[in-house]
Amino acid sequence: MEERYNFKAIEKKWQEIWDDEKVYKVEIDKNKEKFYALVEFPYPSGAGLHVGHPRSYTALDVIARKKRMQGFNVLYPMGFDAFGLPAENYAIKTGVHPAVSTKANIENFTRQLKSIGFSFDWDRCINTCDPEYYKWTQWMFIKFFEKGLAYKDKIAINWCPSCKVGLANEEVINGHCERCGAEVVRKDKEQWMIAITKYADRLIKDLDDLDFIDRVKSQQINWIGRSEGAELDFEFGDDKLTVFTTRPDTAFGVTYMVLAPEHEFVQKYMGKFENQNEVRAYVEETAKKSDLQRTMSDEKTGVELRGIKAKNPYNGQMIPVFISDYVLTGYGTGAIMAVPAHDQRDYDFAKVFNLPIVQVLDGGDISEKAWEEDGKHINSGFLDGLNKDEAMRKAIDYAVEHGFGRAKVNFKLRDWVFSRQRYWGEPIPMVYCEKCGWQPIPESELPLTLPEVPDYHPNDEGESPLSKAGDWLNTTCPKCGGKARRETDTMPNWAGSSWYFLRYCDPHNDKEFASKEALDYWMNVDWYNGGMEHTTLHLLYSRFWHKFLYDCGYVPMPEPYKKRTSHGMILAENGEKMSKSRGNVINPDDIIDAYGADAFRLYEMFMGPFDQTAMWSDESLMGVYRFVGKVFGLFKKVYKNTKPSEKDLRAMHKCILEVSERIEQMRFNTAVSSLMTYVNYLSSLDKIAPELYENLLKLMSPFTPHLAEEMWARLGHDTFIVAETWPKGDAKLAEENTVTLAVQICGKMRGTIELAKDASREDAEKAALNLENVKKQLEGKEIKKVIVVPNKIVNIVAA
RNA sequence: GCGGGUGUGGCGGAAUUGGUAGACGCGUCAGACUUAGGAUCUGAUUUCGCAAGGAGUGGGGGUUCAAGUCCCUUCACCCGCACCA
Repeated sequence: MEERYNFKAIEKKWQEIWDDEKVYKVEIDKNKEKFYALVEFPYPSGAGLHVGHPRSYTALDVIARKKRMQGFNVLYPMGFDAFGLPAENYAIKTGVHPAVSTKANIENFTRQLKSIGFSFDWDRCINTCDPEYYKWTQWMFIKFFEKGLAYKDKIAINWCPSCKVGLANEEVINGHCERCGAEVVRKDKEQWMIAITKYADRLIKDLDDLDFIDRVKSQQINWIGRSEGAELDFEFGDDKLTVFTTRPDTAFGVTYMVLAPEHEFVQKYMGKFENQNEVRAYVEETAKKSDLQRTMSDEKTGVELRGIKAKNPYNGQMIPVFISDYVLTGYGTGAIMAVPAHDQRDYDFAKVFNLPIVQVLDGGDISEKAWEEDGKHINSGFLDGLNKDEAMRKAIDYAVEHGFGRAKVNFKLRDWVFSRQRYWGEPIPMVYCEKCGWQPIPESELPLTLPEVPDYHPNDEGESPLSKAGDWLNTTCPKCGGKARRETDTMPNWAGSSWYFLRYCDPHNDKEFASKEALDYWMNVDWYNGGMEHTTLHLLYSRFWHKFLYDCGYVPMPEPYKKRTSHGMILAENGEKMSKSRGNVINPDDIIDAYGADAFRLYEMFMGPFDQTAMWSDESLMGVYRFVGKVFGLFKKVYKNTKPSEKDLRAMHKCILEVSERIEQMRFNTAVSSLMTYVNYLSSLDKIAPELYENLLKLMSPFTPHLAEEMWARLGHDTFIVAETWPKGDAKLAEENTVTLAVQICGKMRGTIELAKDASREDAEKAALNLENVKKQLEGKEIKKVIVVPNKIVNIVAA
């Protein structure tokens, strides 16, 4: 009876040995070059690991293992982003404390991750809800406060009436709450804000030097939304009404102005409006609308502010002023100058209200629609005859000279709403004193741990469950010693993950978040792989957070990640998203149980291009499962005294070169196919030289570490294959000495010829013309030209 | 509307600088071993055609001796943002 590969016993055996011997533990070693590979740490949900997680984890595990074999000192850590809503919702439903359920979930995740055989250094495992960890998250918040970047502000926030929680813009999807799907409304609330907008420019500029995939860069740039233009002051009552425009060159075409209904001048001048009631009604109406309703309607609405006009500083014209909800309060100055001839939105509005449309750039047909392209200026006084770019410069110069304007850059990015009315998050380490205002608690009192509360519901005012924490709330002011009250909001989910990669460098340090030595050695992260969904959330926040720490002198470089790549999603077999409600979730435990961790890892890498969406297929999984068995089966053909032939070496070196290169480029699916091709070749041999099989095992060890380790041991080695040296491919030995050239007539394939490598053009031509089929095809034709590309092709042009 | 991406067999997908389209895997078909196992091995498998030969990488056009690859144009789908002045 032939032995079958017993993956269950073998995988378990090696996992235990690796664990016991701490094979993947790393320490600072200044004699070795370091390599820091990072994957996004999971939220430990009750559902356990999803098959999507291991796609990213395996990919970087492959890279980390290869780098390790290439002599790098590799840091490949894992941890848990453990604060979050599901644990809290679970607590509300069952009364189980979030700390308890979270701990159980982390244990389950750890078991699952270990069962896949990742080469994480488990001694560095971190957990964001551990007070020893969030102590430093709180410490960093205080630094933000001390530098004036954390501030409390009453703003209209995105409020989810179902979760009773304020959301960041990033958490609102099409006007709905990202978590529960309820429609988000606007609500004025005092919130802690962090001034990420102060870093907007640097967050764009510094992307230049980073090796991030393009879609990440462009998505971040798009999200930050930088636009250059000018601020212009229009006379309005006793005030200056300032607008932001990217087209100051069109100022002579301004025929009206529009304020956001929330603009301060609306209330300030209310008494002067002839149609106060109408104005008031419109303001109230828009306040009631959700963002979604506001953006959904295509029709422009608005009300003229009768009784008051604005003066265009360029031509002195008096123009009407409107309020309309198509002007947003949060962007620019909340007011615009309207140029209906050259802006489609203004054009639509002007049509509804019968406002004049004055063309100031030549081109298009403005009886149809606005002309938004370039052209020569007309009707524009001193700008006449100029094109857009020149006119823009001149218009700004003119405004500066006459003191009514200035060049200005604006961003779509808003400051980060940092308060959550939730229990299961980091307490914000601030107290409020009637006399001294908001004060941070002293560093010596960190961590400020979460108190026990009677229940986890927010109250109807939308206040955090911490508002029910009794005595915990009352404290003294660190400044004056008087009575003070603690902040009851907690930090958002994104706080702990904004700096976790720093903690991995020195996870047990209780004096600092990480020592300078550790940061100097391990940072930057050399390669960070994660999901596209975090591009404008975690990835942007953590870049900002890191830049702030850099400015304070706490980290040695301005950017945290050198390289960022992203994996595609894994969908169910039918192309749908995997979800509990659809019942199509694949549980990694089941796969590992049935096919083993190695087959699972290999399949995750083989299923398709790494950066693209892939569909799960049990049938395809069978293919790699068979492959694992095949590699195991080859072992019995390995004979100690066999010498490899030239052809054998050619196949081996070709495989080494391909696999090495393809791993580096994250073309894992083709790296695996190279291994398969090589294994097919080895299968065709009667006897396999040890060298051939050993190198196969080394090349496979990043993908299937258990199998590789087992067979390595069976070959008689007493070392770990994961600590062996990565094989070097020799391009010369991989080369064929004969090549097959295609022979074409007028670009159509008519046959092939076998020639020595680098055979001369003449020989190639002669051999091609000698082919029977070629002779036949050329009958009665005249050869016009013969094109020979050495080692590739012979093309005969004939008529 | 703006930004990014993808279109290749029955399916997942391969194809340096333009140079034999369909590697590798799945599935299917045939055979072998055996006999009942979703096992293993061998062979075939883009399509039309008995063959010679033709067609073929979403559609249309172009450049070239030669185009999946370069250029123009068009369609479909996916992701992100979205009244951002």
